[in-house]
Amino acid sequence: MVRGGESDGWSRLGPLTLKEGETAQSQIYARLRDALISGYFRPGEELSLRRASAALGTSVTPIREALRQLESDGGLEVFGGNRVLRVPVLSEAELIEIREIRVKLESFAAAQAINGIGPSQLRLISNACSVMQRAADTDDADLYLESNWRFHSLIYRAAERPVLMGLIEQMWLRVGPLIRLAVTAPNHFDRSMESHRAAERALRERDGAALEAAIVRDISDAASDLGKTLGSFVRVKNFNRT
Amino acid sequence: MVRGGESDGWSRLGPLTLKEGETAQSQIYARLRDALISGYFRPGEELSLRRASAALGTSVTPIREALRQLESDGGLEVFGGNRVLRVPVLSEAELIEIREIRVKLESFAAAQAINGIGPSQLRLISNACSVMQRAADTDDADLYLESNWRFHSLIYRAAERPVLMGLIEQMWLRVGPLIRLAVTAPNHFDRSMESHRAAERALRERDGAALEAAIVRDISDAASDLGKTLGSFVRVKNFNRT
DNA sequence: AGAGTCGATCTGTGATCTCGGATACGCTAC
DNA sequence: GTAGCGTATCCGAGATCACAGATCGACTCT
Repeated sequence: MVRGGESDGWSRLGPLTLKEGETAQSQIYARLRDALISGYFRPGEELSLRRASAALGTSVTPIREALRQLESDGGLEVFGGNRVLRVPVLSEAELIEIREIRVKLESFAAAQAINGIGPSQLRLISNACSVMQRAADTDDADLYLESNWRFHSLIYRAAERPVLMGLIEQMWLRVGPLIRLAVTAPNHFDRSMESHRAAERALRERDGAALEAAIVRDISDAASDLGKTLGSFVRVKNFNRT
Repeated sequence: MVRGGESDGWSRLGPLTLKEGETAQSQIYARLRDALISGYFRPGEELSLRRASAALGTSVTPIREALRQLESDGGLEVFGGNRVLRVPVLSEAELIEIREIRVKLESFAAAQAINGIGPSQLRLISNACSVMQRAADTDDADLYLESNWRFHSLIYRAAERPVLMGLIEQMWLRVGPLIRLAVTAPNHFDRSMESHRAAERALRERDGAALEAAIVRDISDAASDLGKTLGSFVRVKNFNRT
């Protein structure tokens, strides 16, 4: 059941086919994490255990654990007196803070990635960039957001810092639901793709300073575009129930 | 049942008296988190659900959720084919990485704390420092580790960056079980307390650069002392079952 | 005496059920 | 028409149970 006729985050997710050898909980967790990073769920959207269990075809037990993990990661928050879990609605102060942290963590990861990158990784990154360009040309927001995350994560993964990578993922988990709002800003795709191409070029030329600059610019531009669209979004919704 | 007659992490924890109005899960989570940060559990120590439920007097359900959250934070890891949860045994590469990240996050938090600190916070911090000094004088490792965390967290909390604070706590959660090993290094207390007093003085004089330097030195010294004692610890145990 | 095997006992996993509370909806009274 | 109340429904929290797999130990056979 979709509230108010709006699109439901679950609708973008296909039914979960459980692979054996992995726990249901870990698969649900991974699936929802990616979905949150890719902005499948709107800020303030509530995730009910029973609804989720119906959508995914499992009992509530593994879902509770997965959602609890996401809460621990900052990807969900307990909301009303009902203790329902919802996608966090970030304050402006939190947004600024996350931007600060992202700049620090991701520029560092990018600087390290310059050293550890090989031809095969570079090819994957170029592919992701091409897909993202195509998504931008066809205004395919879903594809754009997915390939955007793939593009960035491939770069950071090359830094070979698993703990750092985890922290960066946490920050994306928090801003993911908002990035979908940012891409509706005018000319967002164009400016963003400029930074991405600059990053790709810097990576190819092993220019650490240029890569860091491109990443920082991408983060700042996205934050700025987000600021433009966020005001109107918050004004429409009413989130201060708690 | 304690394996091999060694001290059990649960033994340092009193029985949990559940306060109503809060969920059992969140209280267990908070309790275990503090315990891990304070080094109550040894690296490699296994936390069984049923054992924990017996120790805390609840069913396994809230415990599973709490432990799963701690796993998500990096404070626990799934271990054997049995999927038992244990305190992580960090590799040397992970230790170096965490030290890098801690320097970045905590020096930044310290720099921000300089601005936001007031007289009442300063008094609390001085108190924590005194308690830590007394613990060092009496060789009380438990008290030392607890007040060490209180001292640092009070400083970082003054930065008023809740997200950053969460990331710092995660890093402490990972190194907590190891710090107890570091304090057994010769002269660790003396060197560490020197940094702490320097940090307190810098805070009082609002000297941001000195505070950052003191924090960085504290982290580096602890890492160095840890390196001295870690080798022998790993050699005794055998952790590579998986 | 040593190696292999069988069984008891541990482990986490997931489903189901009950409980208390919050929410939402419809009815009634004004 | 609207405000207020009561009930039906939905919510998460936690306990319990059944199950499958891993581990450990004792016992047996060679």
